[in-house]
Amino acid sequence: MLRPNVPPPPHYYADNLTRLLDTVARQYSDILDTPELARLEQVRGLGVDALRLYARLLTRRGPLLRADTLGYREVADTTAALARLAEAELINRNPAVPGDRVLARLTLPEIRAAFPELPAGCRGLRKAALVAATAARYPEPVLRSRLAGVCAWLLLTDPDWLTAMRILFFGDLRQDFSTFVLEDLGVVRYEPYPLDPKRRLFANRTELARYLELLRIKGEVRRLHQSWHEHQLLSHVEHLWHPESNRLLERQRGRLLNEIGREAERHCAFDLALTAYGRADREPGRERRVRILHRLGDRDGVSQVLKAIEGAPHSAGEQHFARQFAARAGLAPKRGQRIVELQLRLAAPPADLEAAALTAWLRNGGVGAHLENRFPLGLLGLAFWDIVFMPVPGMFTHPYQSAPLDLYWPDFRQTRATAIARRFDELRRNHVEDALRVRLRETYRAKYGVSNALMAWSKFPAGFLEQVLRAVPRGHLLAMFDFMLDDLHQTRTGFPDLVLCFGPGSYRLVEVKGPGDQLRREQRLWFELFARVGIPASVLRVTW
DNA sequence: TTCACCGTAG
DNA sequence: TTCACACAGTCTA
DNA sequence: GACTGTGTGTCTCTACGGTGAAAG
Ligand SMILES: [Mn+2]
Ligand SMILES: [Mn+2]
Repeated sequence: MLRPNVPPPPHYYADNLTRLLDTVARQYSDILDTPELARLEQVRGLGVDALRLYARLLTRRGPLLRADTLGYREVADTTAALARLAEAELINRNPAVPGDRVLARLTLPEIRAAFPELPAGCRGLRKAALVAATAARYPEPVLRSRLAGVCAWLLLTDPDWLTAMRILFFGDLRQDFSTFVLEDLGVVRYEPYPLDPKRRLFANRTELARYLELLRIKGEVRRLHQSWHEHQLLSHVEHLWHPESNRLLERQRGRLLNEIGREAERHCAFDLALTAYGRADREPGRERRVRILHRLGDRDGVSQVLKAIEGAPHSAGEQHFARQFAARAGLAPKRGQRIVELQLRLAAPPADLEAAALTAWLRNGGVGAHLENRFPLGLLGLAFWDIVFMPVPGMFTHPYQSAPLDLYWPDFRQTRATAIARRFDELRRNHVEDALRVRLRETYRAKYGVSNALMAWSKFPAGFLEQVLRAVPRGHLLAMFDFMLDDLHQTRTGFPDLVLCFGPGSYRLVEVKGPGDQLRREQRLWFELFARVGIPASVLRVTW
């Protein structure tokens, strides 16, 4: 077991690296290309010291590193280890890196010492400006030799290789080696679900290559946010033209197209925006198309897209939009039901609006919390814990997931339809004791602290759960669960700010609004559910 | 001199 | 780096 | 009143030391 600030076993980080690479090799060796396999072999062939050092380097910010920051106790001979890594071409010493990037890694005193001839005018400059000025003033060879004089430098070669390994192991780039450490520390605990190594994220090289390609395009698009180049974005759209059969890829593709569409819209490149949104089979593509077409005065286009939405809405939100847009443009300017607002007047402008509203409301007793979506999501997570983690083929690909891959996919419920229906039956049962309360309490106790995308443990103390179980009727909770499971992507947003519990059967949900804040669409959808089911909920308008 | 922020470790 | 939310500014009915 | 663009908090945790940029 690992402890914070206590040195781990000498081979600890090396073992983590080996474990990740071995897993990837075992599962995916048939779809790795020759250079990837070669590098895998290079790493495996390293000696103890070099492997330990390399494992450390891969946890660093990189790819450019100062060689005078490599004092690791578990590496006996750092110089020799570096030589070995260079021999294996895993690092590059004296790399040809643009002078300013290297310069930026020096401290201000180091820059002044290495470039004493800099005019006094450079004295008060901010670091970024000083780096730029220095890089501009000296020719590249001079820069390089002086920088080499400060300390030795090294460059991790082929960072894309590690990217590929991480994607194959974790499925995305959100997690890295620190995942292992946090688990070994006990900071994060993961649900022990079964894994099937035959179920893979990528079936063949083409899919993996395509994922890496999408990642590259995403980087390019991000870069293009700085400066507007319509033809380059159009070229990216053309490379995203066709739907992907792999759902991971298809989601990425849709997101990218919507991002490009939004960027084009910002620059009033409406043709490009319409094209990008049009290729994205994903919200909010069609809504954006309607708004743009409306702005361009294309009534036929508008009604065509609206009809498509009505025919097969991606979500309740999209449907809501289509109805409302059609109504507003047409003859019946039917207003959405008005929601009555309560008023609260504060003596002074509050630092934390929701907190101020909470204390004001609880002045006469009761308990409450500012949880927003974490409230219904957390309860849902407790009630359906085992179903969320049930071994649906392909939805768990490594031991460090806090949810199945498809948690927010539209067919999450359908995939688990039988289990979910059975769970609802069970939770409604009331023979001996209230089944819902028993399950929530028991799951909370048994799973406390285990990582679950639906449950924010730190914001959800046990005492609060008890208050909730006393105050909120079972039918209300079940109605919310049912509502959410139909579309977790949509319903993970818009839940009211506050939950207030007053006593047995008595509670209220409150959305706090400052002076110039209106209910958003997702919030309206929740309030519509509350009205249908009879859940006590209010909008509280706060002024001061 | 103080303080916020970043990179790193575990 | 993602995501949901609030806020401020603009345009329209 | 609706819509858009932008800022903010939080982010899987916590602690620490160095650094840079502001205040004094
Ligand atoms: Mn809120
Ligand atoms: Mn609010």
